[in-house]
Amino acid sequence: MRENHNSLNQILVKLFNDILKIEEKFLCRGEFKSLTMSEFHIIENIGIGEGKTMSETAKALKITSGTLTTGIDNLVKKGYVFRKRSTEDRRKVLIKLTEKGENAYNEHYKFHEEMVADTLQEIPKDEEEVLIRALFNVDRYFKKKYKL
Amino acid sequence: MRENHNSLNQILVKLFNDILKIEEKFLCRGEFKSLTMSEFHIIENIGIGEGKTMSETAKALKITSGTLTTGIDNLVKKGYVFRKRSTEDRRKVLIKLTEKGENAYNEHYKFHEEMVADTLQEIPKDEEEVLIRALFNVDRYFKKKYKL
DNA sequence: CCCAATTACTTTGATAATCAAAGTATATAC
DNA sequence: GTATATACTTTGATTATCAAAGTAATTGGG
Repeated sequence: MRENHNSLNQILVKLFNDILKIEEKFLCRGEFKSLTMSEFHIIENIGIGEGKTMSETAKALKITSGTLTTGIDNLVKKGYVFRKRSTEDRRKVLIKLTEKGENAYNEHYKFHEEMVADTLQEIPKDEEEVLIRALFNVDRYFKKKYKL
Repeated sequence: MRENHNSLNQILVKLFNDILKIEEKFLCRGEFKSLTMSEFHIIENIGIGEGKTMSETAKALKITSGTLTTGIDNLVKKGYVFRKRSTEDRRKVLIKLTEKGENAYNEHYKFHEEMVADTLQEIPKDEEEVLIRALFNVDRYFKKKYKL
């Protein structure tokens, strides 16, 4: 029992750092070298589709709207995002991916998908289901306990 | 199959962001409010015991030694760490936790332990083993594939 | 033994991410 | 119609980070 706790603790810490570094290393290069991880994060969060407001997006990313403003400023400069005032409520700003932005989104998505596909290949089929169920439990529990 | 990949993808992204924010929110307060997450990370990595060198620690944290130097500067100022030249090789600097540093280390450790304990409580015993094995596989695979 | 190359660390100069608080414009409510 | 609330941006500050240059100690030929 205690044994398991220690293992899980250690492996989680390791996996965490490793995944962060992998993403950074393999994503921010090639076509999208000019993008930082935070910017990829913002792009991932805006997603394909109808456009989100600033506050919605800031809340989802758990950053202040001031921080998001400068992030979006840069992404607009770099041509990945555009702003558009909402017509129904002119205080609101809708942000939306340009075509270039959608390409970056897809790249990010593909990277994750490959990482997951490669990884699942390594573990037996029956463990796969358990892993996914366990992770969902973990997340549900976190949300409840820490009121995210 | 494809279904599983998508689920795992989404849940991993969510878990990641959530855990990062939880740590930040719950750790950097109270007695250790003056510590940032990066500083907690450094402390975690130095650990209890005989003292690590700068380069060892920088490598483990996957940051440059310049970055670590400023990190340690701050931790020394705040009283969590002290430096000591190695006597056998006077180029080397050994860093070691002060008593205050060890308290912070234990706090961090306890936080992780509780998080894991709480979480494992939520999943059935037989899934627990599978989860841990799966995560070890994932990490092993990452190291191989991405040459960490 | 000495000097060239290597290693270990620090410093410097630059950039990015972040926050809190103040500022601006629009909407809502009484 | 004004006061309050909401949505966003700006400002000023701090922290984390890197690459490259600098300093000091060690090591390995000759």
